[in-house]
Amino acid sequence: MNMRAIALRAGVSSATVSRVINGSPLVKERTAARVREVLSEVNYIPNPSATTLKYGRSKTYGLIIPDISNPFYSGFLGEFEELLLEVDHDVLFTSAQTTEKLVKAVRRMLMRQVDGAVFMGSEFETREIEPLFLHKIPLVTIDRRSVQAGCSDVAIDFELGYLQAVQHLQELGHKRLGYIGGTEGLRTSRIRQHAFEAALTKTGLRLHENLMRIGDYRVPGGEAAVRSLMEEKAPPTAILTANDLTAFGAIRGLHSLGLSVPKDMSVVGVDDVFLSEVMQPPLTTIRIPRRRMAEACVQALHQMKENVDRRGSRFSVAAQLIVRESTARVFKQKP
Amino acid sequence: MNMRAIALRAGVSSATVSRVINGSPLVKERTAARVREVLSEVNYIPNPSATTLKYGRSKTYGLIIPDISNPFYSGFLGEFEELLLEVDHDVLFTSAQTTEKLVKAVRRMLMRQVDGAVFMGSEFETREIEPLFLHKIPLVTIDRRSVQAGCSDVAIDFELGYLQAVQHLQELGHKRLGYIGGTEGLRTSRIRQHAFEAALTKTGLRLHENLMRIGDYRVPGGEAAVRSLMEEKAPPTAILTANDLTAFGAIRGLHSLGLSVPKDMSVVGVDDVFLSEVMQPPLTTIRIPRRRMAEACVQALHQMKENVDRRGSRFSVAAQLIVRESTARVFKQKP
DNA sequence: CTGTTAGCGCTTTCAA
DNA sequence: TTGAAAGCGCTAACAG
Repeated sequence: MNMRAIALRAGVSSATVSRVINGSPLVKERTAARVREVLSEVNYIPNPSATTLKYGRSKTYGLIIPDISNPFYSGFLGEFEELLLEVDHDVLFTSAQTTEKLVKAVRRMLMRQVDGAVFMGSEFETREIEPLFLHKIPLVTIDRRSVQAGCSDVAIDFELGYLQAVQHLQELGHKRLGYIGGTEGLRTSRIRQHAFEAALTKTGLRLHENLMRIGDYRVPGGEAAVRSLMEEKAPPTAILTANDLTAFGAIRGLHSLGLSVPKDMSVVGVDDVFLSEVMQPPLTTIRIPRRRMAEACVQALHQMKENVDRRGSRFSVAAQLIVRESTARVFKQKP
Repeated sequence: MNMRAIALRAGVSSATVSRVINGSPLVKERTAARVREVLSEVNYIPNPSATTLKYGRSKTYGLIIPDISNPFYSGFLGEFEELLLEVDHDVLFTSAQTTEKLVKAVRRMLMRQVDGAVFMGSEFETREIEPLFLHKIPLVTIDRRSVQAGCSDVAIDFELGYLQAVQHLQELGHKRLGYIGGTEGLRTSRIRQHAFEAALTKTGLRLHENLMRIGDYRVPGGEAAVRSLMEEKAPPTAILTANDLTAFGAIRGLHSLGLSVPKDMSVVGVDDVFLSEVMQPPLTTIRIPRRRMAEACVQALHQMKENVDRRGSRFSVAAQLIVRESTARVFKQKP
């Protein structure tokens, strides 16, 4: 049931039907009413591929994430899809752990003529992403902290969150804080670590170089790191991490060493993923506001659509501490 | 850079380019080689909306799920997307908790001319899904246990899984088994409960009507149900549930009552979601093989594409017990 | 073996 | 205020 069929039934031309559907003011109200009547009678379903073919606009935004099984990303996808639904757009979802998959994902974006894309996760792989710029696809990156023509960035401000976390631990009597960071070489890993270090400086706590470890944003990395951390002569009394999965790994590692959280060790995560409050113990974590991230992405995308050649904008969403039960008063002070 | 441009550079017509791209045997190898050369030189990107417009085929499959924050669904999405990538198809992802959203989701499927759709989760809402049948869109349902023209079903076989779980508990000395089911009125809730009851029968254990509760497939439902369960004069020594989130809720409820899992109570989940082995305690659960589910869906979809009017097929994937640490020998037998 | 051409459904000039 | 028509890129039928 296409526009011509509608036009036929309404006794007008398909151009008029198109005008009515797109709310053009040029149509006489009487005519428009007749068309609308037919429209609802026959349950007309528009065919966007015609418009896409003609104008290269698809009412679709791409989303590239490294791994949907990470609940942080699936949570974001949920928010993103919900927002796009409101503005009548679809999402082209792709996961891209490897470079090879990323290349394919980018190609799919191009083929489907997405009106823009959000690129999350692993380091910005310039070479693979290049085609998006060439084809003037508006792009939003997360926490890359850099913008360019047709490319905006949504930064996650960790400063406040880590500061709150460190202050919280300080109030509980902790002095020796350990840190398990994210994968080496990622900008967001450096940013998180800097935020942690800045928090130490602000609170006057000492930075113990030997209590710093590298993780992988996943459970195994956190677990391995915490084991290494506990081999120190003077291990920390509390550990901050780069994300919740790392914190879960740390907690698991501690349990396997016969230690209890938060009795023997306090642990703080980052993200506040689904289930983090259901964990035992419920995780104290620095929440990244996924909804606001998604809102910023949509806003950035819309904004860039106006003029792809203009330099993109910077957005920022602030992470905040959520205190639950994985942190507690320090048990025994090392002298 | 479209086919005509390629044709121009290769000194052929766009029809020949099309034939080369689609692997037609009609093209002389020498010509084909020249075209292929140009193709890779200029990095040609096909425009599927032209094909979609012409033939109504989109190389896209729809996926309708109730809630992406449930890790079972995001896990499935990951598998599904990965499989579709291999066969060069995209996924149109929609979440549809409410009837209103479901209607919109179905409309989007129709607009985007999906080649088929997978409908997961809540009860089959016939009225809302109807348009998919009208438009002859191949459909796959999950555990609806019923097929029709253009509609296949992937059943989840819980019988073995629940039997293994009950046997496992029996071996640990448990006799009073509680059950927290899924939302009332859903077919899959009845199926799971029947599988549990059948397992009791087979193992010769008694079914305690007063130890049966209703959950909601989410954490709060499990928590509320377990509290109610523990108010019984003779509470169970082990609890089986309808899914992992329910089990997590149950464990949380037990903890808040000062009980320990598995020391005071054994708990068994269903799904084996991401993080269920990271939970404290790691969850003993009846794993639903998501990968094989996704494979069955893709197979069903492909199969129905051949002939939409033929009655769909039934597939079945078997759930299996994964023993971890939320189950243990019964502590104190009630006399 | 290769080229020409029609037409998928839509929107937007341009003409009336 | 409305209609006619072109054209987006692709593929298959048909012609050569």
